[in-house]
Amino acid sequence: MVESEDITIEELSTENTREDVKGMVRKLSENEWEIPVEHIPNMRVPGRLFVSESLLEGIEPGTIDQIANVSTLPGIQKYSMAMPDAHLGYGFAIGGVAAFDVEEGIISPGGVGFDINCGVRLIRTNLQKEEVVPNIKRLTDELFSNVPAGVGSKSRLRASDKELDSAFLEGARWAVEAGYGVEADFEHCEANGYMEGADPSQVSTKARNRGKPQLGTLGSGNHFLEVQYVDKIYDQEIASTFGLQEGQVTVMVHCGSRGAGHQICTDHLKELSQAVKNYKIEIPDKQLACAPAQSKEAQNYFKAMLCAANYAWANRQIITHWTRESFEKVFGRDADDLGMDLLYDVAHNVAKLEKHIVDGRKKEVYVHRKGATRAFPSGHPEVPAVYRDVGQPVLIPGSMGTPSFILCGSEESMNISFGSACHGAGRVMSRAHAKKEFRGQSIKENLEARGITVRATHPSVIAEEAPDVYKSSSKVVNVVHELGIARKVAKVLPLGVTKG
DNA sequence: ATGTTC
Repeated sequence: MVESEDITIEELSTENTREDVKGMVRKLSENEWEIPVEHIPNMRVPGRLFVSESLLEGIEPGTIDQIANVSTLPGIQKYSMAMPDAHLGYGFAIGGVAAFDVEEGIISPGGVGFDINCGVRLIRTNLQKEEVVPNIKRLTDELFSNVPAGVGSKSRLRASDKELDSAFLEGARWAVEAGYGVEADFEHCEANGYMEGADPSQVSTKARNRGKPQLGTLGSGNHFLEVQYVDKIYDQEIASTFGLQEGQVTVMVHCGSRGAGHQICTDHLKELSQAVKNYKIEIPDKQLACAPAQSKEAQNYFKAMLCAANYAWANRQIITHWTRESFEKVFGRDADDLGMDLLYDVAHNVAKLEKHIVDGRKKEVYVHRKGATRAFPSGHPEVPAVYRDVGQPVLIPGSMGTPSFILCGSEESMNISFGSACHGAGRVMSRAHAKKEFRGQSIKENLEARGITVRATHPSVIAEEAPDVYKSSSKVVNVVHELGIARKVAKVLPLGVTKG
């Protein structure tokens, strides 16, 4: 068992050996591994890891322990899961999915993560690669100057308290009404770009003060704004429904709720660390702080989490608007003429109340997805009408200089993963290690030699995000494709990327 | 991920 309090993630990951991990799991199929209930005391259900044998070798033993730890929480359904990109996180593994009964279960901030509603959106264009390549440096510069990036970066938008409340309550819908986009944008977001039930009175002044100047900023770390082109189509029919074809230029935005979400998570973790004692819930790791789903403490967290989720959707919407303006300036045509429609926007760090079939019966569960993307199949009422015949788009970002993937939610997701798929390529090297190993300037030169323009706030950002510090996104995506959770539709490659 | 250790 891992008691991860006071232990840094890097310390845990140094214990990694492949033999340790193989001894902890039992093979169920090519891509499914069980962590038996004997792994640690008090597991209520087994753990299940969706991973290929080759990716299993890169999973830290601590990640297996974290999956097992989650299975001890009250009301957990079926099994505690992790996707092929799983790695160590705060309490719950990143790549983790867990569903808890609406009455008997719990809600836990650790199951959502600090960057609440970190997510990805993809904007189509009708430009071809050949039209963009000659302009890529100017375009990337324009995007870098129009969309503030970096730790603590401040937005060009000076949000008032009233506007912040609107972002908390109405997410992307508010941003569109405020002039940052068109109606079709929020209609092409998961949950229409905002979830009901947010309550700004559950957001501290500190979280508000951090969030206000950052509404409309990219942030840092693995977040990015990237100009790409479609390199390969795997499924012609679904690609056509998604409006994608080979050679077409797309734009991907990967970011979240910035300091607001981080502070909301921090604030409510404090409350829930007390609550877990008051309700006498036994947890194997203090980072699994939680409360009964219907308790005041859990619901207060959930209402604040919804504010951060909506803020993140508003944030990505505002960035989309400035992205369109940047293209308009460089190409001298308006965004509508450039065909800059939003394909879709997905959340990969959020908890949601959903209906799922468990043991043959439909029931309501709080599905926690932390570094996992919803992947609802065709016919699901929550999939936008334009995609309902094929399934929802599942957007999987790569790391800097590596491919990203567009998939389509598929039937097996509802049978085996509570409607979830992976979210990207997990790190294999710490930021500190990466900074020692790589020099930003030479990574940048290598990328430019491959035709990829990079603009970052500092060379160290490029070193920390070097392509080699991440797992292969292709291998991760192949696992969910083979399992039938989400089907591969297209691969996109980077042309220009901005990073904080 | 994060005013990268309130």
